Amino acid sequence: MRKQPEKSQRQALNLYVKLMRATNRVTGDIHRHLAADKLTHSQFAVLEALYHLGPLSQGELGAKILRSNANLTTVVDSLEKKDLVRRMRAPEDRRRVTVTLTDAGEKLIGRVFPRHAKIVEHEFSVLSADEQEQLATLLKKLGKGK
Amino acid sequence: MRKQPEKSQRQALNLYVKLMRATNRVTGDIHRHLAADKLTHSQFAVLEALYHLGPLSQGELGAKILRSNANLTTVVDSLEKKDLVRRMRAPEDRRRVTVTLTDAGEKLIGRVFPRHAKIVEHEFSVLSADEQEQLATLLKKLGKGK
DNA sequence: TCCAATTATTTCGACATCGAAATATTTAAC
DNA sequence: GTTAAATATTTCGATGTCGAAATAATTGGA
Repeated sequence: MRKQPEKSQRQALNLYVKLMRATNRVTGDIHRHLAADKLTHSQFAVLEALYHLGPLSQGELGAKILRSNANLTTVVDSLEKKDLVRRMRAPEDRRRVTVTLTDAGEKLIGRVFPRHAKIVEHEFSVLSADEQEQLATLLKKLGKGK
Repeated sequence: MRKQPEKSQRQALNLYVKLMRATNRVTGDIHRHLAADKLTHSQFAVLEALYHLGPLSQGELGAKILRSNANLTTVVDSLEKKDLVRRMRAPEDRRRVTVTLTDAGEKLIGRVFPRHAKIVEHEFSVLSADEQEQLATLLKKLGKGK
């Protein structure tokens, strides 16, 4: 006997490749559409978070979009340069920087988000609603780890 | 009626977030382990491809590891600098560059790969064998797109 | 045979990202 | 109240990545 370990490793390695391929395809397609509006994934993700959740600190944004605090500075810098967001030191805790959408930012994300949603919907439309539910359950477990 | 489109978009958007979180966790953990041997994902992927498939051209490697040709130049550069691979113009078609493992490269990947396999196995061990099979099927569909 | 189109790699310029160190501010312990 | 530790952001230096243009080599007509 004693073949199990190898088999389970092979299965995991194949799964890893498939996870990468799937992610790669989905993010690649989304990237192309966001690039049409000169937005990176992170920039879009920040605008979207502010759009749906209201003003947030950079730390909160970083946690939300899975990027480092250092990177958040850069992302917010570039959004601020394009006048899509505004920075304000939080008066109740001056270590924090509260980021808010400008009118232009609100307008842009209001236009881009619905299209983004359609594209994501399309990406996953190779799977039935049931399959999507299954996938969600499995990915949730995987995302938590142990 | 007319609520379906919104629901299916919400499902897809949630799924997208879960896919990113799961991928992020898995690659993050793997990254930390590869970094211990001063290897990036791409460098490791190249070594691994050569190890299991034998000498390949850069174009073939790029397709394998899902990176651009431009990037392959850089990745192979750095592996060559560390004396882990060797470049040779293919004599039968001198446009192509054949990449081969050196003895040092073979030794390194022979040592690192088994550990990598164990880590990947561990990453996915939150899922049962059955669940992994399900996930593989779903990701395969998703990776192909339509 | 010669030339145009194709293919493989490299170079170039740009940018996203990270980790570590630096800075600013708040909180908690004494 | 003062000071040490914790927290939030920024700066710095480094690296991985891409797309487009440049270069080199091959192939398929005419």
